[in-house]
Amino acid sequence: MTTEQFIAGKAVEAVKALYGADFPQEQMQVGVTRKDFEGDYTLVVFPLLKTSRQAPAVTAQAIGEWLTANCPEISGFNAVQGFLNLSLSNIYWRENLQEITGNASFGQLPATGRRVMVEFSSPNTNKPLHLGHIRNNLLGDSVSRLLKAAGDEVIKATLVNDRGVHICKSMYAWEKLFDGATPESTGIKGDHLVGDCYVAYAKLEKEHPEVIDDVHKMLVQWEEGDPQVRKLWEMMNGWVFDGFEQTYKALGITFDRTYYEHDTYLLGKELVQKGLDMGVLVRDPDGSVWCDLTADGLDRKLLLRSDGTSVYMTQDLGTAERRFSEYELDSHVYVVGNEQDYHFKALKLVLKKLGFDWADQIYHLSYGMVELPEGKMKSREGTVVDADDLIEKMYQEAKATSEESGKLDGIPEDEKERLYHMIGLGALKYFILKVDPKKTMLFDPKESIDFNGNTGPFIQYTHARICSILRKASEAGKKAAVADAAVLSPKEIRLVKILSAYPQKVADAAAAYSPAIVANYAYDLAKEFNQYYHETQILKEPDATLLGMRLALIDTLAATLRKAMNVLGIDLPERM
RNA sequence: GGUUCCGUAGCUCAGCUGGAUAGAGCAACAGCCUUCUAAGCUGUGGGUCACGCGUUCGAAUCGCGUCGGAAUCACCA
Repeated sequence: MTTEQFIAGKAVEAVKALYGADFPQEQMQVGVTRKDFEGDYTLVVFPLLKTSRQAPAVTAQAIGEWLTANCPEISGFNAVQGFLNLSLSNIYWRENLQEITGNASFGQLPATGRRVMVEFSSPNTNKPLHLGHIRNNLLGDSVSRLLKAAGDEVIKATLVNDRGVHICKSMYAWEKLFDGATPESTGIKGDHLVGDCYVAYAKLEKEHPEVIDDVHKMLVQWEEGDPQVRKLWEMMNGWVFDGFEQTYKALGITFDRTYYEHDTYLLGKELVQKGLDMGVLVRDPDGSVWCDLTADGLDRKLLLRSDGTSVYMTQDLGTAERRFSEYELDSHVYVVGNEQDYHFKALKLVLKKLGFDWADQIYHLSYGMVELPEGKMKSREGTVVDADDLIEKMYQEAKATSEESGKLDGIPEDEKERLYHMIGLGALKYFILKVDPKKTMLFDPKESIDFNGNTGPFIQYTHARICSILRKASEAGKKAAVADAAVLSPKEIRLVKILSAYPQKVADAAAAYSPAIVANYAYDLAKEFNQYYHETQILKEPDATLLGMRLALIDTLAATLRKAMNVLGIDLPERM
């Protein structure tokens, strides 16, 4: 139970006692008191006026008096117009801290029994990953972690688009122009080499538009299983997979299940037949099959081409059906850019028409594009921010900053390397994840990602600071413990207040599929600690009870920071 | 043109299930390192929450409209 709920419950009792009426607890408005006013939580009494039939100030005064008289946890109040500011007793906060400190699974919400598949990344195998993919990957990974923290069972899945005309283009260019070049022979990472082929093809096609016919021939040969074409396809896909694998590893991302489009692209045709039998789909005279969504405000949607081949939508229908039945999913989250909003709307509607009630359990986590100062990234204009380059740049930045500070002097080289990666990646991940997923965000390559202020390294640094104090305390034989006699300062109460809000933040973030809520929470917590740090000498405290309480407090703070940042997939160092 | 999303400080973003005087960071300026890590802390300046109307005791938040931006409406994926 959160403190807000606790107070709301007490307020219900107060209204009952004072006015003899049952006021629904859900409608009680309790919030954290603004910092210019005295108090911890504020009850807004305006909604109660119809019940009390008295002026706001009078009602607030009456409820405040009742609460302080009848609830030992509530130690004081002041009423400003319709706002009843309540102070909770020191004992309440101390007990709160004791509860959190002793609870290793704090922040892990109880199991919901829901099984959820989260599909993300889903790259094409004709070019290397770029910044847009990074946002997709980080969001998918983080939302998976978030849902787990909120009690769901999560299966992380990806669908690799490894077939189609795009990969044939790269294959064609490689055969014609690359003289047998391999990642080994050139030293170029596989996905980049294939990407180079794709670029070379684009140039070639511009000069000789007729080559597209050869590419289409290649695609047909692929579909027929031509051994030569298949061999080339497997080889080049292999290069790309190896390259992607490295990038995923550098990002710290894994999947529980990988689907390949060459396995799934034929799925869905039976469903279309079923739809025709049910009469919810129509076949045009030319043989193409459509679903009429005009009644739902969309258009007619193609499901089978006139030659009987399937389109993207067709296989999405098939894979969704297969996944829901295979894994007995309760829900399926697709992490896909908002440019496909229309597609997912249509997908859900078609599934619904086919009689699948679980269509309502599909959630399209529609995220905004990452834009550059000059607008969208365009591969043709060479403005694409390459994922590998960016990760490397962040690492270099972290290394330079660390070396300049000299704080890592004297620790082993491999440990330093580990920290540079941790910090560089932390900066990148936080930069992406702190923004509300659904919003378009901006990345300026000229200004490198900051390490100061509201950033990943700031939170990592705060954690390292706490660890440093705890190390020194441990060396001095000081023990962390919250004794019943411990009295908390106002700043410490603020920290406990923020700490205790963490489980609710996880719940809110999961409900909104927004890691940004957790990111901003972690920042608030870290910022609050830094202020506390500057005004309180923790280790110098002579009183053993106070010292023990403070050590327990900052230990819990560090643990909660780790939990919150773990949801974002960011590791926190013990020194930096 | 239809549909959807977005518009908050010079810049990047919080706040949006209606609550008090709209918050951070960056950038600028002024301070704080013989005291637990200065990747930090403190302070100053910076706002017509795009605009208008409406609902309400109360609107950045909800509704309608206008302006501006983006996406989408393929026998592409």
